[in-house]
Amino acid sequence: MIENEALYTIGTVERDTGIGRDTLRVWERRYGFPAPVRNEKGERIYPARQLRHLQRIRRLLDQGLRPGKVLPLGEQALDELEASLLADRRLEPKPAVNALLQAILSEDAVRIETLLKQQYETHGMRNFILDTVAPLLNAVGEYWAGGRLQIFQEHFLSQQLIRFLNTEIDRLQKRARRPRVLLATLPGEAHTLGLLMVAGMLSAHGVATINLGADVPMGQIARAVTQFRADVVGITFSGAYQYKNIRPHLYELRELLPDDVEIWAGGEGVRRLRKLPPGVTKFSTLEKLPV
Amino acid sequence: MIENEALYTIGTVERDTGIGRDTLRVWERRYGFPAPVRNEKGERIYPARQLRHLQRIRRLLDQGLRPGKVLPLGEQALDELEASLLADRRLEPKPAVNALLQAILSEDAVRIETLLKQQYETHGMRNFILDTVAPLLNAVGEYWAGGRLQIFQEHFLSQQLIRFLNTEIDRLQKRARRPRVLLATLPGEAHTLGLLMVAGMLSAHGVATINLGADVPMGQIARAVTQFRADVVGITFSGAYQYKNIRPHLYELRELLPDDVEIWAGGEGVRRLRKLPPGVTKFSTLEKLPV
DNA sequence: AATCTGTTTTGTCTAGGACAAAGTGTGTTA
DNA sequence: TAACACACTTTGTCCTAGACAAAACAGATT
Repeated sequence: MIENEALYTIGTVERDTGIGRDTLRVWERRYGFPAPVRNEKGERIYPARQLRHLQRIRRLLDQGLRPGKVLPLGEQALDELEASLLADRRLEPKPAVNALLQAILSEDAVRIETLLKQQYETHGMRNFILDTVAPLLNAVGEYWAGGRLQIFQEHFLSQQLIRFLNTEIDRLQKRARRPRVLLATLPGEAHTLGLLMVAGMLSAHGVATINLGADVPMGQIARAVTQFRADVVGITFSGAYQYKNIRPHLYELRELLPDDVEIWAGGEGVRRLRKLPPGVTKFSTLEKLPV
Repeated sequence: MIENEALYTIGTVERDTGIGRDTLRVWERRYGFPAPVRNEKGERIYPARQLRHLQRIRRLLDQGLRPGKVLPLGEQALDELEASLLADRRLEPKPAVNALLQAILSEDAVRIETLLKQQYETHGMRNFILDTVAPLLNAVGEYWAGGRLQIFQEHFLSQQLIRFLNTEIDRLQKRARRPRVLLATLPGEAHTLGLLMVAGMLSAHGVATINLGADVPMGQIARAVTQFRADVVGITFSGAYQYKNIRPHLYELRELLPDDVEIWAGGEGVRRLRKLPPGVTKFSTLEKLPV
């Protein structure tokens, strides 16, 4: 039987795992993993198996584990670790969320749409986001971490949600007023869903939002604030955001903005964060949105 | 007077310009630009001025110019070069596009919304995208390259368009049929707007689309194709996509997919591309979408 | 105008070392 | 018990200068 497994260069692995080249090399030196083979040119070539292993590791690091603990582990040990982590916070999600999960697993676009609409219409935007969307995304995250869900399924759900939320926000924004909140994520943070959820919550409260989307350089945020005369800047950090950068970035942004403009920082990424720059409010749970 | 200009590390510059670290260093060695200062630790520190210059250069490279020609140029020479390039294809955009440009420049969200709706309702989705959205995005790109538009204004427009298109696609998709087209961009390509435009066009023709959004690893695209039983995979490459990667990536994808699944490649990035892998169709202009 | 050739340009990858910032752990004080 | 200060460990990012294959170009030929 011919071993026809796909092979990847370090650049490809960086792209597909989100782990930097330098980091990949230094891990190899320190922990002995990854252990790529070499091509004729002497370059690292990663077999698909190691790429998948790295993706699992990435997931665990995003959950707060440290490289030193995780990298020396083999596949079996990783299985056990994942299992023990899952066991910790296993609580059955609500029926509505479960139904949606099933619809995602069977890639049933129509059913997802129907269920979302149903939840939205019976509970209103605020509770729809708090009780359905947020728990659903958590559940999806856990399923993904446990390898029970493919990345494309997550992407698919994201797009469905983006479409749905945008459609409804569009409607709500028509009668929105002050304060005016400018929403964005910083460079390196591509997750727009958190932003949309915040936009939805605020819209439900009649607050006007201006969404700049993902990956906005700080200087541009500062300019936008003065141009739009925004009262608040809302920034979200997903769990995937390099944790170590969050605090310094918030400081940097705080310095760039006028003192009378508030900063609200939210998302999974800021959950662990203790000390914040003065003038920065954190909302780790959506419920605590300081409207 | 204290020089209080913003300073950037090589990692930040990489993120904000899309030019790799190694490339930045090798340019410095070969062309003498960029010429960052060093901090106490000996690390490269790029002043804001050079970052802006790099962004302009990036923009020119995306238009097909070569590094060797562009990098030795100073700011003035770059001005002239940009002017001469603009002169070539300067044709006054249509009034509707101009009106939208003005609305963007004055950050008037309500007016943008009104104008979009108006164009959409009088011309239908197909012509709306071809005659309004696409030219508008081109014009915005040129304005940005000429420094007459801020990045945040571009972001702002993108979000408005995303919201608008999603809302309308939502409506059209309800009576969509086969063929079923799976839409995505590859890792490293964050621009979802091209994808949405294609989705809009296809929806107008009654074609069912499944949008996976940006940054989807190829293996996941392959899985999604079988799960969704898609007939076609549509991939878009923006001008920002590393040009040299497009062809090999298309080959890679072609190998991963079943032979009876077509690949449609589109977006600014594929415009320059001549030879394509067999079984890959290119649509450089949206009009030529092979429905 | 398309295809084939040789030449130049260009981006990515290599090595092992260095260091500051974030995270962890321990002891002390309110 | 909780908050704080300190020393210790872990970790990611950056450095150097050289190498090389693939892409892009220029020129000749069909």
